[in-house]
Amino acid sequence: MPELPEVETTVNGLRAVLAGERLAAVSPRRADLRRPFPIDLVQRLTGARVTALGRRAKYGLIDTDRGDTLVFHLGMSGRWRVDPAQDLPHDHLVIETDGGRRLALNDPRRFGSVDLVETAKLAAFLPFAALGPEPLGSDFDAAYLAAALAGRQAPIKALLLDQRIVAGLGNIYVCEALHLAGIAPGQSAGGIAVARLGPLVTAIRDTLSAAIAAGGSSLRDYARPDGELGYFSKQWRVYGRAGTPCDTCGAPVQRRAEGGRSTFWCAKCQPSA
DNA sequence: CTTGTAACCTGTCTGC
DNA sequence: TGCAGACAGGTTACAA
Repeated sequence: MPELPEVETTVNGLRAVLAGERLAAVSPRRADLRRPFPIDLVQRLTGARVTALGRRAKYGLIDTDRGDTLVFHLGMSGRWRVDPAQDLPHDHLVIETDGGRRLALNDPRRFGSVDLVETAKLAAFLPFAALGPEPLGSDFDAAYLAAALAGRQAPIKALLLDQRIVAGLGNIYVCEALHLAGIAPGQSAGGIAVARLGPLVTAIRDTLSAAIAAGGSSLRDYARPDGELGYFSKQWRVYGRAGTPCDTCGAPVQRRAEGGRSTFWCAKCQPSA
C-alpha cells in the first residue's frame, strides 16, 4: 500500500523520533520478510547514530554515522509503530534509542523488506539501480515522459505503475492522477497526444503533493508513525468509489479488475480514445 | 524487448 | 455464528 506519500509521511514521522539519536538496541523478531534481514544487521546498527532520514521512491532511508543506510520498504501492509505500549504479532523489527524511544516495524503480509547498504553505494543497490525518476523531481517532465512512453502499447495505467518509468506511484495515486488529467486508464500509452503529457505530469505532481500535505491516505493497515491517520482518503476522486457519482460530472465511477488489481475511473471525464 | 498473469502472505469484510 | 470467497497499498518471476 504505502505509496510515495505514505512513505514520505512515515519518514517524516520517523525523523522526529530518530534524527541524531543513537540506536541502543536492534531486535529482529522475525527476519523473513520479502528478503531475509542482513545477517549483520544487529551488529552494524547497534550503537550507531542516525544522521539523516530520507526517501527514494517507496523506500525509506535511515543513514547512520557508520556509513550505512537502513533501507526499508513497507510492502502492502507495513508500518512503523512508535513507542508501542505492547508487542503485537507481526512486529518484525524493534529498535530502541538511547533516548528511550521505541519503534516497531509491523508488517502482517510480509511483503516489505529491510536492507542495509553502504550509503556511498546506494545508487548501485539492486532495487534502486533500475528505478525511474522521482515524480516530484525535476527529471520527471513532459519530455521525459514522451520518450518513455513512445511506441508503448500497454495501458497508460500499467506503465505509470512501472517503477522503472516513474518511481513511487501505486494503484491509488495512478487512478487519482489519471482522473485529474482526464485520461482513460486503459488508453494505450504511446497513443496519448504529446500535448497531454505536460498536464499529466502536473496532475501526478499535484495529486502526490496534496496527499503528502494531508499526511497520506489511510487504509486498513496504514497509520502515521505517531498514530494519527492520514486524511487523503477523504479526498479520493475515484479510488474506492465505484458506483458513486463523480464529483466533477456526476457520472457513476467505474471499477474494473485486471490482473488482480482494481482500476477506478470516470468514463465521462476520462473518455476512451 | 513487451505484455499480461500468477504468486508471495495475512487479515478483513461480505454474503450465504 | 460459521464459513467460503473476494479483496487489499507492491514487487517479481515467468510465460507467451
